[in-house]
Amino acid sequence: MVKKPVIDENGLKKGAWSPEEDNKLKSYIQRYGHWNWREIPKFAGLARCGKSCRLRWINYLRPNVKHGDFSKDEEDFIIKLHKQLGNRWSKIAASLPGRTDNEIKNYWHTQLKKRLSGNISQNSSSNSETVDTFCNTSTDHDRNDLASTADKTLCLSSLDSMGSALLDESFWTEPFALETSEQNYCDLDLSLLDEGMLLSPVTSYWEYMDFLYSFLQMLMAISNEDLMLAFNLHVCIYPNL
DNA sequence: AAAGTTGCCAACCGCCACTGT
DNA sequence: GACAGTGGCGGTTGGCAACTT
Repeated sequence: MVKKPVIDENGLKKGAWSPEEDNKLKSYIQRYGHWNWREIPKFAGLARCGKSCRLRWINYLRPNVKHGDFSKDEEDFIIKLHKQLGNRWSKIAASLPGRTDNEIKNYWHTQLKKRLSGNISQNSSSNSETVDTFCNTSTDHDRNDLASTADKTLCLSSLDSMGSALLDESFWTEPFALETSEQNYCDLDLSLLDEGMLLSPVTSYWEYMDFLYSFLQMLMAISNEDLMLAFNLHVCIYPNL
């Protein structure tokens, strides 16, 4: 299933990741964020190249990464987006919270492609709406609708998966940690400010600098997808802003 | 039961775009 | 503008498991 672990000429390990390596990388990134992929393996105590670490984090270790079977809705969505975007797997993945480009790409090559080719040959003369006909008949207007549908799907899916994506109290006491949580963004209570749970309005320059530094590190620690997810949630909650 | 084939998917590779100097 | 460093993307590969002969 996975490539055998080997050591290359530079002394870097390649191939399958061990649970210990996973733990090291996950712990490090959750605490300090991924500030520089090339440097991370050194600081995390890993004999891996930065690229390998990045890939492992994005495709496997990152919080909220879904594994396992794709739902029918997800399948349909992938097919539609592929018709619209082609092999731009990262773009497709950005619209499917929890799915990685690699996983979608694999799923496409192993499942959807042959299923579609089967469908097309079976249904070439039928009047059922195949993806192929969708593609041939779709106009710019259709495509805009599709993009809009994609956004909505992302929004709703995002809401669905928010539960595990959110920040818990330890976020505020243990900088950069993005572990699982019970609390929803929507539930963030400003009264926490009064209770000192969140940083209150700045009382000193250095406090402000500390907060700013922590905040920037937090931003670096979460992926673009998570940012998009948070952004879309915001749009869902405050559509008129 | 053994050998050969196919399917699946994690991980790698090479290229390109972006950014900073 | 040229260059180097870095991150991201899409194509490809390697190897295990399941299936077939």
